Amino acid sequence: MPELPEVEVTRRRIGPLLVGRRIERVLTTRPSYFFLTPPARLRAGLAGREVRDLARRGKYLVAELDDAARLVLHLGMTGQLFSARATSPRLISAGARSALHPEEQLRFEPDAHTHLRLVFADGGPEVFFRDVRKFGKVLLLRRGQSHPRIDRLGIDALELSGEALFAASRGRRAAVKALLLDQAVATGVGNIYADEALFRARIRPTRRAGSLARRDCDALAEAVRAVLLRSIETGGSSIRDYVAPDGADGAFQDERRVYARGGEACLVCGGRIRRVLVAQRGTHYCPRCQR
DNA sequence: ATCTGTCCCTGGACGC
DNA sequence: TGCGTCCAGGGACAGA
Repeated sequence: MPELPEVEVTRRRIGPLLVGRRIERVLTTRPSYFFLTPPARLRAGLAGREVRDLARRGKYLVAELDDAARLVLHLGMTGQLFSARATSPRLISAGARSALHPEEQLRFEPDAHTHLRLVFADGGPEVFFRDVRKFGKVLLLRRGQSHPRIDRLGIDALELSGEALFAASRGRRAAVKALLLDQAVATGVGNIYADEALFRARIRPTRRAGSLARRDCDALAEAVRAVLLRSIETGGSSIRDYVAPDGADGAFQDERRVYARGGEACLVCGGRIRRVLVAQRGTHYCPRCQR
């Protein structure tokens, strides 16, 4: 599931395929939950526009257009933003893949889950946004227009400080993991990196946020930044659906210490990793290392 | 203001 | 082999 590192890796690699190119036309699927801006308005608003810049805000990508409108994308759980030249079995659902000859199983063809298809005036490679579960979002903001989803976001998780975390945690009786997942506190951390950061900081995810000492917050903020940076370096986590825009897998899943390792041995103490629910999310920790 | 539970969606894993 | 059931979860929202 794309969190800050996956979105940042996507930004870096899809940037060259967007910035400086003029969109000629846009193909979409039917109106759905996925489109915060209705598809017809999206198609009309994007046709003829040139992309000037591609930025990231937490887990959102923000493409600046030549008319000062902004195209905002969120990859949700299963979103994939990629080049027409990308090849990866992750871009094809298993059912469809099984019907293909082996040599065709890497080649992507737009399917019912390909909600956005950008065709460029230069005739070069198209860009696709595919999202099987439609938890992703597409939003076109006119010049100067804002949106509560964006306005609500806290500071970027790469800039999270112990001081800020400590301040945000005061009076909070909910679990510290819920605090990390709260995008109004810091934006970009999701389920994988919350668990990984808490493990590295040796803090139990279920602990009440308000009980953290300042030094705990310093350690946790440091762990959040470190784990995100390390994941960006390795190309993100390809656990289920995530692929980079060129179809490449990330490698951070091989450096996970707790996420989706319930029942397995802790890499530090050998104890058994436990899986519980916190804030309705699967949560993984080592009962011995994280007190 | 904060917190919890529910909902959106669909493929894949698993059990019989 | 094939069907049914459950699970994954980002984030908005309603209600406590």
